[in-house]
This record gives sequence, structure tokens and C-alpha cells, in this order.
Amino acid sequence: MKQLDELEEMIELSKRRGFFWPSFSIYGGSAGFNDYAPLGSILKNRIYEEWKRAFTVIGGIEIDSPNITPERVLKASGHVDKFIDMAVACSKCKTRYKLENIISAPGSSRIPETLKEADEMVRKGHFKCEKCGNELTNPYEFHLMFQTQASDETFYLRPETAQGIFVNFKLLLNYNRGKMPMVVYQQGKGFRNEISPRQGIIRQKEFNMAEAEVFLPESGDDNFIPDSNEKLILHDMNGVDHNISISEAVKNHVVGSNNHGFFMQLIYNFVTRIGVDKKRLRFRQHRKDELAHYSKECWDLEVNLNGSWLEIVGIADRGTYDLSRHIRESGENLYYEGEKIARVIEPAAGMDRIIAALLVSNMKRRENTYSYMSFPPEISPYRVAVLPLQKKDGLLEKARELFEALREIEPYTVFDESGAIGRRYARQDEIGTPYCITVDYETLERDIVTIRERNTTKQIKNVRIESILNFPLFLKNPILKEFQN
RNA sequence: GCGGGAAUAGUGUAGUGGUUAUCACAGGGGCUUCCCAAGCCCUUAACCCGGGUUCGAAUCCCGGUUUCCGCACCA
Repeated sequence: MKQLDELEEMIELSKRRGFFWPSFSIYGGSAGFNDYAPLGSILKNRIYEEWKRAFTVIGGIEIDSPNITPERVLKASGHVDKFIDMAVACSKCKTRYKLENIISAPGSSRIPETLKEADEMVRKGHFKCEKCGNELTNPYEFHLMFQTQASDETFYLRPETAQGIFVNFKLLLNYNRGKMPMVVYQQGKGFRNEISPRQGIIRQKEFNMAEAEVFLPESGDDNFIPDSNEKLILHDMNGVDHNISISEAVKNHVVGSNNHGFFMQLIYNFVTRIGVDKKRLRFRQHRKDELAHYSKECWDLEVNLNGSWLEIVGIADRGTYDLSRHIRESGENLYYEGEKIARVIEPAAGMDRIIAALLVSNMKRRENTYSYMSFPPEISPYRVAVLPLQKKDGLLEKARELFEALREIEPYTVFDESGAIGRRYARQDEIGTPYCITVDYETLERDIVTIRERNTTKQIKNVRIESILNFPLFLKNPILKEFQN
């Protein structure tokens, strides 16, 4: 078998065991789309639960708004103008240029609004291809948002979930009885017409995101204060690495505000809590020239995969950009306390990339070369497996009886009777099931079983069945604490 | 989007014009063992799609799709 890199290995495992796979494959597939398979679907839900938890414990509230968004909304947000690029390709050497970059050269004019206008400007400008010197002609539009029509109105599939929150600001603030700061989060799909989707779930045309809009009072910086002393790597806009805690980073003005720092910390805690390897993480600050049209300061949480850095969460300071725009375009009162406009910090997570990071982080290999997934038990798709030591002598029936009972308190329980016991442990290891319960001859005699832990392969013998079934949450069972010693 | 490789069971692969399409792992069944993918037997399962060349195509040619690597793009 050829040597796979860690990403290829993860993709291979995902297809084989059922975390995710390419969509529509019986019809030849379609680039940039993937299905979450059965295990991946559970995993994704688990991660969303943790995301919700992280924001709910600080008082956040959740909404769920449509994917299909009227043009007016995205016009106001700036996406319609910023997301439809015009480009020119060199007819000789095929090099492509963004029209914006070519025209906006020396002291020149505004950006054209229509294709006709662009064509005219390109003709007059006599722009030359930088590579081969050929003259550039025939600009074309490049849509980064998917467009659709309904009853003569133009809609787009949303490129981010954020706007669904901004347009609801007034209703949300009213719901929140006027209280600021206000934290609103949303999970859902986002859509971008990527030119070249790559690497499974890492770059897709339709993807899962989770965003939170943190609405802050106009002034002050004491609403949320980071308080962790854990040192992280902060790679600033000048390319300098700071190995300091976020609290220190705020004091040293590496990070712009306490509020911003707090949410960087919250995101870091969330991502590491679900099991992404700390050693693979760093924060990287956006340079001025790469900031989004709405953003003043932005820190990406990046994960190291295959030796290169990949953005998994962005924490952006959007300032008052979005609310101001919607106030202007809609004419609605999106102020608080009269004339004040809330400032916004936005953590925006790419859930699919987090899942990729999680899978790669947890793929472990034993000395005997067999592999296991070291997910935290709360995150593992299945929490426990029930295995008869063999099928004969009533063990199968006894095990099934335990399985049926256990499933009532822990639905994510697997039953596996086929093949040798070692093979079944290995099977559960590969999908990350943290505990296996084995039913053997002593179970028949004395109602006791053996529990085996995934990461260590250690076993606890002589566990009474009733002491398993008496706990409403299997993972909270004190018996499992023994594995921690 | 461009350029170059590639596409064969669930996964990884062998196969340079005529094969019953190779092998391993995984899966299912059985025997054996009875706590870590052991062994033996049986078994399920594949040539990306569409055209063309040819008596004959998994194999050669063209187009498409997907995928990988570069370039570009990534608000």
C-alpha cells in the first residue's frame, strides 16, 4: 500500500468507515460537495452541541434563518458588489487577472459596474498581459455567490450566516429586553462558488458554518475579559510569533481589545475541548491587505495539517459596519438606547474544517500498527459497545439483553457479535468508541462484565451489570473513573 | 479556471488489444480459539460516463466528469 499523508489517510478512513464521502458519486460526483456519512453526522451534531454550549453559558441566544437571501440584504451588506468580480484572461497565455487590480493601477478611475462598461474601459486602457505582453480583452463576470430567482426577485444562497442575525437586530434586542452586550449565534450552511474546491471537506461549495455576532456597547472594553494564563502562539500581521497568553496579548496591544481577546480564548477553548490537538494550533492576524470589506481586525485560528496552516475559525472585529449599512439601506431603527450603534465581534467557524482537524488530530497508531481514534468520550459518535466474548453457550443472548437495556440509557451503543473479540475491539477503536463492555462466562454466572478502554486498552474486570445500568448517563458512571488512574 | 498526471470491488491495488479481470485488507457465513485485527474453509463485491478506432477495448483515440500536483482564486 502506498504511503498516504495524514490528510489522505483521514479521507481514506472517512470513506471506508463512514465519516464523510463525495456526494452524488453514482452519477460521477460533483466537485465541492460532500455528504456526512452516518458517523460523521453524529460527530457534527456533537460538535454543534459543544458550540452552542460555549455560547449559551455566557448568555448567548440562538436563531436559525434562511439560506436563501433576498438581493437587497446582500446588497446592503456589500456582498453583491464585493462577491461578483470581473476578470480578464489573456487570450494567449491564459493568465487571469481581477479587473479591479488592473484598472485601479496608476491614479485611475472607479470600478465598472456593468460588463459593458468594463469592456469599454479595457478597450480604452490597452492593458498588457504582464507575462506575455499580449493585449487583454473580453472581460467576464465571475460570480462567487449562487444566484437564484423567485417570483421575479433575485435571491442568493448566503455566503455567510451572519446577515441573518444583523437583519434581526431589532427583534433580537427586543427579545433580549434591551440588554447589551448581546450574543447571538447561528449554525447553518454557507455557499460559495469556489473556483477549485479541493481536499474533501476542506474546501467546498456548500459548507457548514457556525457564527456568533457579539453586539457590544459603543464604548468601553470591559464587557468580556480574557482570563486564561495559557500561552498560545499569536502570529501577528508583521509575521512575528508571540508565545503569550491572550490576556498578556491584550495588555501588550498585540490583540486590539479585551472583547476581541475573550472570544479568541473562547474559540480556542471550544476547539481544544472537542479534541483538536493544541500543538497544531496558532492564531494568525490578517494583514491590512487581506482584511474582508467589513473587517477592521481579524485573527484566524489556524490548524497545522500536512505541514501547512489552514484557517478553521476567524474572529473578526466588524465594528459598526453591518448595522450602519442596514440602517442606511432599510431605513429601520437598528440603534440601541436611542442613537447608539452596537459594535460587533464575530467568531465564524468552518465546521467542516474543524471536523477535518479533529479527525487528523485524533488518528493514532499503536505499536502493532493498528489505529484508533482518540476522540474525547463526549464527542465520540458511539459511546459504548457491547460484545459477547463468543456466540455460543448463551453469551450472545445475554449480551443482547444487556445491549437492549443499556441502549435505553445510552442510545449511541453498538452491538457487535461477529469475528474474534480482538477484531471487534479494533473495529471500535477505529471509529473511536471509548468503551467496550464484554460479556463472558462470568456474566452468565454472576452478572459481571469487563469494561475495556480504547486509548490504553486497559480493562476493569468484575463490573456488576446493575452498576452500569443504574446510571442515567453511561459516560458519567463513576466506574469509568478507574481508567483515569 | 488553466497546465500536467491519474481514474479497476467498501478501501488500497495488478493488469500495454483477445484473461473466468489480479492480489491484499475490509464485509458476510462456518469450523476452531476464548480477551486484543491469529488460523482454515466458503462467500458478497469493480473496469468513471459518452462517443470513436478495431473482428475484438479495462487497455488505443476524442469529449465530458471526478481526483491529485502546480498556477490562479480563497471576501
